[in-house]
Amino acid sequence: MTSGRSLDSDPIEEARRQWIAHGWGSAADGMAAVTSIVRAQQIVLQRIDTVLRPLDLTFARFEILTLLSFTKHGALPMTRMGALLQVHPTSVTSAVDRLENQGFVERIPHATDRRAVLASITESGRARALAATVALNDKVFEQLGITENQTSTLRTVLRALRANAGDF
Amino acid sequence: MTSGRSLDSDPIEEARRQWIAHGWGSAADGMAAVTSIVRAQQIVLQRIDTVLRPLDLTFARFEILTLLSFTKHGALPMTRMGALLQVHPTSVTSAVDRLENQGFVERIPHATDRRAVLASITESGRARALAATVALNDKVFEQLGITENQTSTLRTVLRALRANAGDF
DNA sequence: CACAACCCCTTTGATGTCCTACTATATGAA
DNA sequence: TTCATATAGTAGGACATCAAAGGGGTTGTG
Repeated sequence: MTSGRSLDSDPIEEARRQWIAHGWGSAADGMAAVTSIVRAQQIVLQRIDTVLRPLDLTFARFEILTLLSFTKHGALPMTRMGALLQVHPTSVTSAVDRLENQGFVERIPHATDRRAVLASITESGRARALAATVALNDKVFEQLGITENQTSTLRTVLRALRANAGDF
Repeated sequence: MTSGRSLDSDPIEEARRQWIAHGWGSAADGMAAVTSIVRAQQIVLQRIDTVLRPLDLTFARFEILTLLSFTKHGALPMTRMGALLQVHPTSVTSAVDRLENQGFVERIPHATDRRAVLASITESGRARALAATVALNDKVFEQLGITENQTSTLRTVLRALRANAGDF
């Protein structure tokens, strides 16, 4: 668990009040929004990890498996995956290392570019990815604890934030 | 940097389409919302780290310093901080280790409970916390790239999510 | 064609977070 | 009082991320 004793009031709203009390009112809402994002990410990632642990996966490795299972041939160059999943190249390398040890992915040479390496999903990788998807859909994605409208609003606002950050 | 080549379309919306195409429509919006949260957190945390790096702070250490500077005596038990900041006790230990090495915090024994340790902010800690707050307010919190209304909406929706997760 | 510039991936090392397990101290019920 | 139980903090390990550097490969320009 992450916290010791339970809290009576929302610590983020409390921090926001402090911000205002210290004369930083113009930044208080942004601060509270950022802190909320950070905390929300902790919450959902913790739920995800709890669901994935029995399947010997992390969220990063799950994303790679799912991405590969969506492609036509079940294989992609490492760099391409990094770009699509928006993670650091080093993270791709280490995640694929682990997936390869688990037998969920194989590294195969690129047909025409000898610098490149393709990560190719195996049959057991596909099976594990499917099991993980079913579990996550059931236990996390369909149970966020907010309404459909709120979920939709969240997507819209965060897409604006991401777009503004040059994400796509 | 995190990605190699730039993307033409939003990878999260693309994943959502894939989810629907595979018959997981009922979970697609939740999946997209979760992925958006994860990505938004990456974006804001990256900005925060960029601002804090010249000040030799991370976001976790900044939060501890700020929390301490808000308290009456500038000191709190480790566990209390973990609860307020909603992070793991071991994370508090390691962050305070670093802050102590940097001279921003001191560990002092609790007056009545010999198990407990107080983290107490130093003068240089206060000065650094203030500098960091000014920089973050100016370069991150006031420039999220979304409207005031969207910022407010975000806070509201994420508060619902957090409340539903038993956060407070 | 030759060579400079660029790209793909990996290795290494530093940070940070969380988890499990452990020691020391405090508390409460018998 | 005494002992079971709970709490405060820390140590060690797993995993992920990033930055920097290096070994090939490829590409475009002269």
